Amino acid sequence: MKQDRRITRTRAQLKESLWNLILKKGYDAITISDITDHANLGRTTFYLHYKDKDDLLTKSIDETANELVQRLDTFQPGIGKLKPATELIFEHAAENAEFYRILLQGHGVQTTTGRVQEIINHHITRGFELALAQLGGKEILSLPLPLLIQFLSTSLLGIVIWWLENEMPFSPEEMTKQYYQLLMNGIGGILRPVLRKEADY
Amino acid sequence: MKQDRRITRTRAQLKESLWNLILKKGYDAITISDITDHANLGRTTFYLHYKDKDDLLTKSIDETANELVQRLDTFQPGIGKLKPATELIFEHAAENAEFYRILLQGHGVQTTTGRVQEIINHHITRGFELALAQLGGKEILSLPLPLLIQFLSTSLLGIVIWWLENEMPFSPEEMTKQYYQLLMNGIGGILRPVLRKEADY
DNA sequence: AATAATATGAACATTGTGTCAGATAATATA
DNA sequence: TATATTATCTGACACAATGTTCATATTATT
Repeated sequence: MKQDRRITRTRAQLKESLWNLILKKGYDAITISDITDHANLGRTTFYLHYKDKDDLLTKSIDETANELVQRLDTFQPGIGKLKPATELIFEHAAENAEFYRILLQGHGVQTTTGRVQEIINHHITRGFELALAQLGGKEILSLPLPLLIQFLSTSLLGIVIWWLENEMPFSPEEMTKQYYQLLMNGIGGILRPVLRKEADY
Repeated sequence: MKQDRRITRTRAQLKESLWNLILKKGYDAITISDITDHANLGRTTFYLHYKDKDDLLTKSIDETANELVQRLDTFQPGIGKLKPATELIFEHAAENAEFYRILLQGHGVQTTTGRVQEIINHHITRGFELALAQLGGKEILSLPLPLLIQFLSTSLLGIVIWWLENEMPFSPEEMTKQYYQLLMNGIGGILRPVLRKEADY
């Protein structure tokens, strides 16, 4: 007793319409009618499959997300696998670029992280550009400046979020010190003893 | 000719009510009536000041965000100021912890970044825990493991987003290499020549 | 105290939501 | 192929929230 074809077809159409419409109008502006119209289905049909718009979204996300999980699980876990796993994530992002673009940037007035990040980005960028100008150009950098800035600001913001979510277990000075340590010297110093022991590296 | 007191009072109350309600029900579930009821104001009054809910939110955000900008601007820009600026951000986050908590985590079904990040976090954590167990415990780490993981995953995700937003200028292998380089050795190697030149470091 | 600005409450049209019943169409299975 | 099952469609419904308007009341400002 297999699943009725109509079901799979309908759900695929709904999902597809959602993606399309997100690109066109943005998630928040989409109504159920928009989705069913675009999919050429009755509005009530939607409710036969999903509770509401969010339900459709999260289920669609999880489909793609599970793909990533499965691929990551093909590795035996281990620190030595950090690098291949990283590459796998970039590959998955490339294959599902549209999906990632839509979703990683968030929807709605999720401008918030964005706003704070912009501020930090802008500030750091200015500092770097001034310093580099004095040194005679950006050529001394081995990688694009924006990439470096992004690395700085997202990791900083990530640490700040962690810190807030965990009831701020350290003082701002201590946090700054730890972050700065990670940033300037990397995690090589921390990881090396671990890596030496791992056979499969 | 200064601003009527009622205006400032009303706006402050609306903003205050919004924060409170976000904590209680989450942004998406809030209605205009919720806000005005909580603030003891007529519903029509809301529209005298703001276009809609998003308008109130973004304006409220910008108020706090501008504070941060102003403080950052008290520094002369420069790479040497990276560390004090970082500390300033942590301090600002501590002072406005509620604001940051609410907003940095986003609202609504912004689960998306969260979902992908969870996956990555989980995978990395498992790898580390296995490796550390073999080495006889987490004591060899000079900082909390979750903090380290957060640094890894947010910077990775940040780089992925940058990459996607910039039309994927490099191959996944190249990206992995650059990211890995940053991660393992930090930016000290890149920055040191710059820092040596800076007088005020 | 007079005046100008702001807040209020009631009413209204509009849009979207979620549900339901009955009719129709597509599909699975024997 | 015939039949039972299951999905979809249509139209209607009650409900909740939005955003505007207008006449009236309240409150700052000078």
